[in-house]
Amino acid sequence: MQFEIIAQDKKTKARIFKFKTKSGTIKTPFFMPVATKATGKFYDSNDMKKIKVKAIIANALLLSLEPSAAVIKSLGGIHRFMNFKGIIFTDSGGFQMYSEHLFLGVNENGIRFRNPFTGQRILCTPEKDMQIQLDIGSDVAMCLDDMPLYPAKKERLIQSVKRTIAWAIRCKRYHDKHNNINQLLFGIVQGGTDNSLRKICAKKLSTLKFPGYAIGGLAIGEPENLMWQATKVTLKHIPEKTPKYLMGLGKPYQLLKAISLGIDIFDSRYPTKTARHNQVFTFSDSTLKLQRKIYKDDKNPIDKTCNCPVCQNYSRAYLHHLIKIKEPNVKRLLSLHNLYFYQCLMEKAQESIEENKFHKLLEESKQWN
RNA sequence: GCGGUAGUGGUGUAAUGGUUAGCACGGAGGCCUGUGGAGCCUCAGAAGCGGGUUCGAUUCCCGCCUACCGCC
Repeated sequence: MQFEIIAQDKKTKARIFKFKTKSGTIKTPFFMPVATKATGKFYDSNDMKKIKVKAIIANALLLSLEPSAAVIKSLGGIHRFMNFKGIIFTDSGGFQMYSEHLFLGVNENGIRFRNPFTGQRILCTPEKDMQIQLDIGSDVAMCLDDMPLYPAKKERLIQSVKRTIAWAIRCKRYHDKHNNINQLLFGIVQGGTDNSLRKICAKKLSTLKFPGYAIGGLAIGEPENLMWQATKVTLKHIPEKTPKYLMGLGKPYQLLKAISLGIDIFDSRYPTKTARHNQVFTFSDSTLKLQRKIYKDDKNPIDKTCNCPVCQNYSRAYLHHLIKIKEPNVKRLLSLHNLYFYQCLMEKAQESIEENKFHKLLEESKQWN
């Protein structure tokens, strides 16, 4: 069996999958740091090893622009290219409709982008996108989806769901035919915060029998209660015993809440983005903003319960100092700490599911908000 | 001692005889969600002291004080 549920929390829908890919097996729930262009921002594959990162997500569209899928393929695939031995997902490029810098337009054939390196216009079709992801050689590919901005009118949401379904069919057909590397393909459910559209999209994609499903188009500015509602509705209409990936989430307490609803996989730029703005997460003291004066002579590590390479070596005072002198390296250090925190958070989640105490962890996390 | 120049938030500065004296850094608080950033938002905080001119002075004038420069 490709994916096997090995533990199920009794009070919530939290569970643990054994998630098998061509690059190894990982236990859910897990969090993937974003490595869009085959690197972390301010940290590299070697750093990832030190902070327990077992899976990351890169971006097929952006890598196809620079250095190109052909180059990555000729160098032995993305794992060798960036020297990361864990599991690599590739995002399709649908989300780049959000990028005014790249996005030109969308129609039934695909999404039009401008290549910022050459100025050339390109059309990203479901078939091309699948071939890029196969060439890159990721472990899990994502379908090309049509993601509306928030807020979107109902007509736009309907159009997005129709296209996302049509493209998912095309992605699946192409991928089934050309996948000779044992890559997995996940479908992505759209529908904004509209319950009926979420339901339609989820049910239709379920008939395509993807090995896993993602929920897309959330955490993009909609009220949080609507986000949870859309998540629940979507989950209700996709097969329960498949891995679920909530794309883009999020904040620590949000991850746990999502797990309690039955989500297994996450990715987000949130921990690194906030790290670059000097905010760090802790289990012992809630979040800290290290640029604050109160840390000027604070001898403690960021989190005294943390075993990350940053907390093992540096005080808050030292990190505060690096921030004050605008030393770029501090962005790396804080990113490493926050990513380690997220990995620990997932470990805690797994342990508490195994011990049937997940609801307690979830309760605790409300204080972190 | 004489002459010159300058005194504006914590710091560096701007404009101005007439509502809330602008900006930057620093300070406090908030934001960041399938990565265009080292970003964005909000708030607090100032006219050296005394006198004069004026309806009204941070602005013009005088004295004092302080700082810097030059000269004996």
